[in-house]
Amino acid sequence: MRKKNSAPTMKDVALEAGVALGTVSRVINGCSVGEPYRQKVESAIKKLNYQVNSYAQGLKAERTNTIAFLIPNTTNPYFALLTHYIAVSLQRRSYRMLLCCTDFKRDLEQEYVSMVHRNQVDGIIGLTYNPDLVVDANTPFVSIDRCLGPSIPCISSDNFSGGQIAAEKLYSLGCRHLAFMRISSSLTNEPNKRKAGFENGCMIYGMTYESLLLEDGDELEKEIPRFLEEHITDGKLAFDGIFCGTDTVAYILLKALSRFGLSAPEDVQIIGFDGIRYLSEYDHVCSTIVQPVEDIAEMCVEFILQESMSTKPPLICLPVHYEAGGTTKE
Amino acid sequence: MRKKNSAPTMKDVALEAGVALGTVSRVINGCSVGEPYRQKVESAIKKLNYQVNSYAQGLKAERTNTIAFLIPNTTNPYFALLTHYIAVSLQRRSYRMLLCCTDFKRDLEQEYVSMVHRNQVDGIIGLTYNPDLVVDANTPFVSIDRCLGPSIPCISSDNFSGGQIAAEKLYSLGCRHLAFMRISSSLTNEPNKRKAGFENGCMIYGMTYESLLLEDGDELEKEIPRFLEEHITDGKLAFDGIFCGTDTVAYILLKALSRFGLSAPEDVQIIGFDGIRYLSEYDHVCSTIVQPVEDIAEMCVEFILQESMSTKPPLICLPVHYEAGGTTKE
DNA sequence: TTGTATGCGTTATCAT
DNA sequence: ATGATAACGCATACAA
Repeated sequence: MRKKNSAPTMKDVALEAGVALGTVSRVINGCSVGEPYRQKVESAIKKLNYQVNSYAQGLKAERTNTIAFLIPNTTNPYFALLTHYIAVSLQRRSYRMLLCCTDFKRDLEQEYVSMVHRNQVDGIIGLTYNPDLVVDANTPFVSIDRCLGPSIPCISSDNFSGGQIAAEKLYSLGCRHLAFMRISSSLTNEPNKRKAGFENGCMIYGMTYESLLLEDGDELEKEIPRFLEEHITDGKLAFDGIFCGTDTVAYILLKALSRFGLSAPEDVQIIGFDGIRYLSEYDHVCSTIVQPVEDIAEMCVEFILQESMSTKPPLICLPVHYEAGGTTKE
Repeated sequence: MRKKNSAPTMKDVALEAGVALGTVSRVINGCSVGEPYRQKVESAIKKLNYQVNSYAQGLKAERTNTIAFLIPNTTNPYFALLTHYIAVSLQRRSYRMLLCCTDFKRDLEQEYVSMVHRNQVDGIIGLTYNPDLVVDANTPFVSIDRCLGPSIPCISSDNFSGGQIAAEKLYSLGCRHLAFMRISSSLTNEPNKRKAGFENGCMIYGMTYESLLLEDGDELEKEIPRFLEEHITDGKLAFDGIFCGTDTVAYILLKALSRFGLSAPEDVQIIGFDGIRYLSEYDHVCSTIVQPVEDIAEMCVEFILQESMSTKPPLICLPVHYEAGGTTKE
């Protein structure tokens, strides 16, 4: 008589089928087994509704088929998108995803990194903000948007090019004096290169620009209107094109503009960054530099599942592209 | 990219500390141990950087401290919000969350349900769409927004009240002839009650209304403008208030209205449902019936972690409230 | 090919 | 209080 609550084990199946334990194991793992045995085992499995216990399995195999994903939250649209594609990418390979929301907390980020040593996950994909994050050299870790060290691959968009493309595009659309606004991270991460790329583009085309650099804690809803006010003379903006560090900044900017009776692309052309959508594929926030989120996700998963990577590339930049979204004069 | 040299075990610690295996286990689990022993063990743990192997632990304990969360995707803002709060809620209790994106696929939903039998998770919280989903009676399962059976708790907002409140509110704001639009699910789920509540509210106040009931696959971006066109005479809408089944529908509606040169709340007042925000706490999509997402998440987690399931309430409706968001004349 | 026995890292139950 | 040892469920090397 089996214990009441616990699920049937291989032993139970073996007993039921009248075969040895090893035979059951072989059937489960698809090894060659005599046909009459196989049938007996399979019917016993069905009868008992047997399922392998992945903990016993993991104990032997030292692998969990689970990857931890570290992300501040899932409410930010870009993070949500990233989470989605990474989840899908892992699923396609029959891997599970442990979602770890860090809420930008440094200690939480660090704590999750140690999970891998507790054999709870096979590896970690992380978009982290802890500047002092310590990742052991033999901890399988793939970083998004931030370089953590030579032994840790970092996957990112080609942010520099993105910024430059934005400047070029605005120029080709007739803009001559621009503005740039973003939330600057004190951290040195890849997205910060958007600014450099933009500046480079402006330089090439001989354009000048105003900058609004916001801090992490600043309220965009207040700072952006203030900035606009400073640059409005007789109801007219001092610049004819704006590059926003992210689409969310562009979104807030658009709302702020409407309160001044201004709108894009009529009064000013706007290009954002990220390529997020609100609801459907067609629901653009603004004209924007689209990050290849799906490719980024795929690349992260590829690398984290790579068993032996003799040469780990430190930084991979994936190509971005411009996409019109109603805030430019196309 | 897997670990090469396997992690130290309790055995290694015992050897290093010169004590027995059981003693190490007792130190780890906080049982009473003689002080000199404890110190020897603790320094050995530190020296070897020992971490318990949760798989061996899980093998004995038959629990994983992990809950699976089934959700179609994380890109829909409401799903993203739900995911976020459930993740936080589980984290607070030191539980891990396995994120399972089902993409509305019935077989995927069903497959994940069996995970619990493979001892891979302790329980499941699911927002599912498979009408034939089979959930074993002794599978710890908490459903969101859809009743699956008497033994499975369903957590939801009070959707009926929400619909009624919307009608009442529009009436008190001066509306007399309304419209209702939603994506109707063929499934019988809780959100469908929003319509019944709305109708009830209209009846009480003697209001008439037009309905736009969309199918799952319909493109809102086309159907909504068509509906508006049918009800516009000389640039004026046939109704003065609209209740949308979700905020996302309201969002698309707002965009469609602007293309007709109409806007809310001037030309028509709009109330949505969900209470999603775009970026910050202040960034409303529309006036709306706010779902208590945080409470829903908390309640789900409470129930799934409830060991003794003697009293399982079949359906719990949590109170919603109205919140102005710029598309009503407050 | 099939059966048997051992070990994975922990916890729990024994003696000591 | 501490040490030895037997499970837990599975995979596998080895014996038959």
